[in-house]
Amino acid sequence: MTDMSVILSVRERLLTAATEVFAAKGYIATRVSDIVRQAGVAQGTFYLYFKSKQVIFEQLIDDFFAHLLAETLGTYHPSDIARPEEAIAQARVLWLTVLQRCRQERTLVTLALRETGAAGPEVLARLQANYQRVIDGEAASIEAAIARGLYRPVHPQLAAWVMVGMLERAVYYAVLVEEQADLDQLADDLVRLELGGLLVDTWEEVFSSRREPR
Amino acid sequence: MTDMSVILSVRERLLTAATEVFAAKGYIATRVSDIVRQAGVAQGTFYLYFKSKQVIFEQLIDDFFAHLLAETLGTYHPSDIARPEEAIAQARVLWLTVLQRCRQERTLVTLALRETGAAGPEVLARLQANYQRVIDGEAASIEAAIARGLYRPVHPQLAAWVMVGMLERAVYYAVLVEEQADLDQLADDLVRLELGGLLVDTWEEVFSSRREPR
Amino acid sequence: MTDMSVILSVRERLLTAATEVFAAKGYIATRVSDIVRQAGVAQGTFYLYFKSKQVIFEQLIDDFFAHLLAETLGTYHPSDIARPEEAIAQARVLWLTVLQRCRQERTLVTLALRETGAAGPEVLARLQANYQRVIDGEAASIEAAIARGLYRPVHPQLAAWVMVGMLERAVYYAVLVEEQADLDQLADDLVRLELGGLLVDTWEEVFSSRREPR
Amino acid sequence: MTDMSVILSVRERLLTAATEVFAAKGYIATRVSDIVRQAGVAQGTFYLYFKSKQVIFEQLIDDFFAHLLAETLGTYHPSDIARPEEAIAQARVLWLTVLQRCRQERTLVTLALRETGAAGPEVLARLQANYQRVIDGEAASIEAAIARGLYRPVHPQLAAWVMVGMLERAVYYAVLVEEQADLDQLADDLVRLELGGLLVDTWEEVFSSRREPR
DNA sequence: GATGAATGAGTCTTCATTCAT
DNA sequence: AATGAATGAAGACTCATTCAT
Repeated sequence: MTDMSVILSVRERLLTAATEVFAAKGYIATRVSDIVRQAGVAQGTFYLYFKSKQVIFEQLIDDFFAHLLAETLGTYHPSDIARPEEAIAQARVLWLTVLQRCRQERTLVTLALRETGAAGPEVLARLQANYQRVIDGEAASIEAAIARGLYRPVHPQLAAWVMVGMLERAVYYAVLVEEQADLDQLADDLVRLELGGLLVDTWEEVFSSRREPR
Repeated sequence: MTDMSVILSVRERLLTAATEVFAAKGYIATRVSDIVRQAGVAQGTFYLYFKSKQVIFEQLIDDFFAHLLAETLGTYHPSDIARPEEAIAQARVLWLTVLQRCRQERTLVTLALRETGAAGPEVLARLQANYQRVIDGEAASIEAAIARGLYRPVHPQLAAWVMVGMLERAVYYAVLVEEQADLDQLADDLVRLELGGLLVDTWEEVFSSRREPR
Repeated sequence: MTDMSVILSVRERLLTAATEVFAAKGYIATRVSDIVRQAGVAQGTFYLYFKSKQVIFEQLIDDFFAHLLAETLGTYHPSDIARPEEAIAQARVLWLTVLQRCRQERTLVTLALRETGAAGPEVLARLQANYQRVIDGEAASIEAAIARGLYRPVHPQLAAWVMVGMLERAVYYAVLVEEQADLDQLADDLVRLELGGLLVDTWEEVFSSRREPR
Repeated sequence: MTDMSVILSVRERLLTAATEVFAAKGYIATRVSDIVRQAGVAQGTFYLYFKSKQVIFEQLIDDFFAHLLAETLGTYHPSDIARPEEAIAQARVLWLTVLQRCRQERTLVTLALRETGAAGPEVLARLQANYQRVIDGEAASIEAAIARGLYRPVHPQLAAWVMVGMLERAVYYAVLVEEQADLDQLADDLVRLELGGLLVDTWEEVFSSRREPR
């Protein structure tokens, strides 16, 4: 098993370089010449692999979302869930997975959360499409859970949007604000807030029971 | 009631024009010449009132936040709240106020939510500072409510960040996605999600009792 | 006898202010707004007195030259001079007068020697015309002195140009390089160089006899 | 003798074009677009070779001075000179070399003598530094000659400045005023004025003996 | 595939000057 | 005479993209 990590293709070198430079300088301030210098290739080589600066940025964002979704929603089967305890356990896994993954991909998170607007309306629309897909799926899940009497009777689309908002800022907090915070504890609280809201209620003891099996 | 629209100062004309053009074309694609044409003044006049394109953008964002905060947090007295029913009523008022205000300022909301990243790192940092102030206040309120046994024992900073995320996406949904949705119903659901979470629990009847007095 | 110096006309205030700002910042970097701020008048007032920034600059240069010439060439009667000793005495007076005057008008000298090219071709041509007049007069004097056997048989025009070059750099040295140098001594040496050149010769004792009468 | 003009590098084409345009229109009126049009390259190409309009101007001036100094002072060994006759011969060579060179580089002379002030204070300071180096060297030579009893006891720094002034205006006259004047005769007269001054003296016959050997 | 020199469209900003008050 | 807000022409410079080698 040889060390393949050093035999990165030019394309991969460019993607890695672009991630670093975009995260460090921001989309607008990043010049293609910065990326190729970082990647150690010539200016023209960039255009053998990517049609434009915008395209490589979209690629990074798309890859990030694809990987993240594969790891999370791909493992999530909401229709299996019948009891609140199962929903809580499932949510805990999801939150933890997302937070861990995002901690690992710090620079990409920076791009996805901070620089998206900078890349122009097309990128924004593309991201919006990604979001919409997630939201539609989430809304369907919520709708089903409401039908089963598991979730409150809230507007599913609105709830899905709001959950995405929670997600964005939770990741922002965990990755960019408190980089050292314990993810287990954050996931615990996020489950509480997502499923139980702020007010103390009958679920608190169920939320709190999490750590006992450990 | 005289027509005050004709006695707008040049500065106000520029701010209005900038809001419109930024929202329509995006920050990057907006040229100063677009703004002055829209405002009906000469190119150089712009620079009598604003040092640069970035500065007028910052001004718009700052003003929007200042007005919004004055209308919401300025009327919000969390320490007065002792019983859950009061918290629910208070939250309903806040959500409704925010949603209504943002519906009125559709273009500014567009800027604040979509274009901020485009204006460069300085603007982002400025916005971040605004957010941080809101979040610190919110975190303090949450902490106090937890101490009074009203809120669950969650990490206050995290909860504050998550609430801001909910807010952002709720506004996005109400203003840019479903422009016609009934704000009363949205506010109802947002109160549920914020204070009661997704899972059905003992509060549902309290949330649902809202419309009866009407 | 009241203090009339404080009752300067607006025009004089503008000229004084312009001299100061031009000398401090250079012609190009000086904005009309700098001049009017320094003078304490409004922007538009400037154009009541001077057609343009270039015109006030030309005025300053013209005034300076006019004053300088009136004090020097106006007192100079080369045709009266028959003997070398007279020429030496006369030259000494001229040099001393010029140096003293220029020391007093330091800022104007700065403009005349350093900023002239900056004001564009028209100003340069104007200055050139001033110079040409001086040079023509000087050349005529030199020609006469040659005819009388007083001066060497050199090309009068060339000699006149060269004398102007000496003058420029002598003033530069006395005013801008060695601001504290003794003008009497400088004038002594300038007479030597002008009339006797660098090489030691029969005139040295005549030059050196200057200080004896003191 | 092949046509080397077609293998000029882009950089050389830009320098040549800049010289021509600066001399024709003046520094201020010259636009970068004029230079690139003259050079036959694109606008952006200019900035591959020169950081700004000012930088290419400085380069021209610096090159001109460097070449001129290499041809003149580089061949000048004042310490070898013991007798006045040698000084006269040496000075004649120097003057002639300078005048000839400047006649060849007419456009550059125009820049150096007329446009320097126009390029702003930085360029002026740069030129001043060049001058200072020349003047320091010249002053040292003069001082040595005075010590050897060859030159009059004048202030060496002042004499050096004055010689530079003579030089400037002599070149101006020879190149820009009387373009057809015979340089040999001008050099003769300049030697007279530099070393013997205006007054007739014991050296006249030595100066006049120059043409005999011809 | 790789290079990197060359391209040139695009736009912000300055500041001398005007003119209604 | 004095004001100063408004004007608008002018041009340096950047950088994504191309293409001959």
